[in-house]
Amino acid sequence: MNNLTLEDIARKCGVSRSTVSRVLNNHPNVSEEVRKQVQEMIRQTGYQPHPAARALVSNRSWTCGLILPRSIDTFFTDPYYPCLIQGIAQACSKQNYTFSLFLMEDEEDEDKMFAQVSRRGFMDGILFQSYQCGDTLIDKLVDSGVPLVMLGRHLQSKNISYVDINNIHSVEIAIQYLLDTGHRRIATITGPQNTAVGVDRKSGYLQALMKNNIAIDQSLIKEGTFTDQSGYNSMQQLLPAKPDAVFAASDHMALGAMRAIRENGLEIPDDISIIGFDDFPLASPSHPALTTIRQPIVQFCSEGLEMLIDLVENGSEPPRKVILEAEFIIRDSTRDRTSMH
Amino acid sequence: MNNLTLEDIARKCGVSRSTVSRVLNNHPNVSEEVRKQVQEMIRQTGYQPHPAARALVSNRSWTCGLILPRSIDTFFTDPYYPCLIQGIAQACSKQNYTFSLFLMEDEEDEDKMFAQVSRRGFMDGILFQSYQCGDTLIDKLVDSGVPLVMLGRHLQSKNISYVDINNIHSVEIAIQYLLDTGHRRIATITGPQNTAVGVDRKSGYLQALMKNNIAIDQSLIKEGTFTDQSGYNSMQQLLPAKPDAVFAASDHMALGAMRAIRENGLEIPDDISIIGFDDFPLASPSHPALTTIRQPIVQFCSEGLEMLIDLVENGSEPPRKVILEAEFIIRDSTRDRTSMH
DNA sequence: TCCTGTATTGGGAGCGTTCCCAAAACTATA
DNA sequence: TATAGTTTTGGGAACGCTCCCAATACAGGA
Repeated sequence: MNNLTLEDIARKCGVSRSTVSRVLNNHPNVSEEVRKQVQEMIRQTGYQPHPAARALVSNRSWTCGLILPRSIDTFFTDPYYPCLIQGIAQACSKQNYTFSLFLMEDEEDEDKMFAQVSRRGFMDGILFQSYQCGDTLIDKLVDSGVPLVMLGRHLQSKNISYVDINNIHSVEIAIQYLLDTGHRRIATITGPQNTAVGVDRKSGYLQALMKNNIAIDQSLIKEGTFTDQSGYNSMQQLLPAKPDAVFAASDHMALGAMRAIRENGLEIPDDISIIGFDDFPLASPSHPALTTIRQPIVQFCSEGLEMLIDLVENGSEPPRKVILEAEFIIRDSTRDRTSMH
Repeated sequence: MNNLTLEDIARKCGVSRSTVSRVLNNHPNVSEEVRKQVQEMIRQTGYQPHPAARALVSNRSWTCGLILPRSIDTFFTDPYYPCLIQGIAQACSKQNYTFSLFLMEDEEDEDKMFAQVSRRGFMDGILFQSYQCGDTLIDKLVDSGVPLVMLGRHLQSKNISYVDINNIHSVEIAIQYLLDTGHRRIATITGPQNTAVGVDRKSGYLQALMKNNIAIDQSLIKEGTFTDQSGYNSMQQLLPAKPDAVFAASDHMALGAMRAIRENGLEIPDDISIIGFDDFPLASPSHPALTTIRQPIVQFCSEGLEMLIDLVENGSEPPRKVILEAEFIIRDSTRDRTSMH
């Protein structure tokens, strides 16, 4: 194990502790010659500064926490959480941050987690997945003054910094594409309406139809829970309304819907076009390959972490907001109906 | 933010720093009266000791790392990794440990990760998911002296402490069940043969057949990659050999196999019985509900962490080993063929 | 009452850094 | 060559804890 200290390196180089510290932290006012020599010694010995000592004096831990709700039923089956976790892990690695993960079971856990997470000098900041419950935890975290970034906007405006995808606009583009390619009875399977993504993606659907002066037909709208099974169930309910296209608010629900469509003897995209949302690994290998809206998840995560670091270094006021654009990807589950009569 | 120190609490109680520290760490030799008073003050003020200061002096961080390979294609679609992550998170929370996650892209990342992870006083210990690559990292970690526990045995014996599932034995039980219920042409879709789980689950299959003096038919054995798609492909190759039962080394592959069976116009379990392995959330809601072997994942994770803490506190010699039993769960994808003629 | 032993308490030192200020070394100018 | 200014360097103090040892309080026995 590496037991060297700053002082050891200093002694080996015949300089003082302070000089080595300056080299380590890229401070100016070190002669080029000494800097080179110290760097070489650090390289040779594999010296690494002691993180706790650093954290103690600088009040920064170079660690960030990600809090996720664990109880929701999509945690294990939807690739969203693994993708998010990977994205944050990757961003942390790039920024030389340590990534600590907190999974929250239910509201009872909140107190315990709050105590852990708000401990001074423990976490530099917290990334928080926006979701319906856990609001009391959010309020307590805000009060405690820990830098906090929401991944996805919060349903109620909370004056908290956040990163989000431009859900409304990207869905509008997708729906407009369906309209332009001759679809007239466009259905949607929405996400839960107590989540911001659920609400926003539905808004995009509604706004696109309204802009084109198409009456909203409630029998073409069903609410799902982002699971495959809810996509399947919702689609079963939508089929009697004879849609010629379906926009599902997640790929997972789209896959479930495709199952329902096929089981009813209909063809995709010949009878019904289908569009998903996410473009996570399961979208492209499906049959037919799913037309979908790609979440820029890697960028989303790295923007989130960068925002958090900004808050840590420059204070939380005023709250920052970043909205990322999503990319519409046309594959084989949609079909241009204008060319056939 | 909580800015109290030990000394503040001491002053408020009219005692010394040392006494408060003793109360905090449950040391004896504090009078009951003083202990009560200090505990009450700690409760009232919500004081939390500074983790970095603690770590600096005690050389323990109460943080453990989990290293997972990120490149494998099952990371996002198979519930195994989310389940493992949740299990470790839960175990850490129970032990008041902080859980840091490291996802390793490829062998290039190893150096960087090694530097991070082996830093003295940073991680108390490391949990490592056993897998084919990354061996140089394992060797370096062992050399560095960081307490290390493998989740699942390593293919080569490495003299490292580990927790594992009794894969061989539990598969034997499942295959014996198939034999006892009148199946004669039992096929298997194995996991990759460069992983210990892949090898062990295949061994269980082979041993069960040999104990019953049934000749091994290579046309009934296909190697998969634990993905749904590989289960589907392997099943397509197995069908010409006319199996009356299939054991898939993961639920995910079992689901893919079921798809292939149905697409070929066969019924489950009437034509072919199928058994999976894992019993993660996707097994029970499948149609028909999947007969499978349940991994005790929660226990697996908590045993792993407890072993790690044991290593931290009592040294790594001799290496510890714990083997957990898995539970065979009979649902509707298997059928007793002895009652029909 | 005094002495000895044990239970409790207090304070110093130290963990390995960073930050600050003063000292030293060097440079340029008069 | 002396002086002022700048660059470079060194060492003290502090961060908030734990550990150790010495000091104090309180017993009980002679």
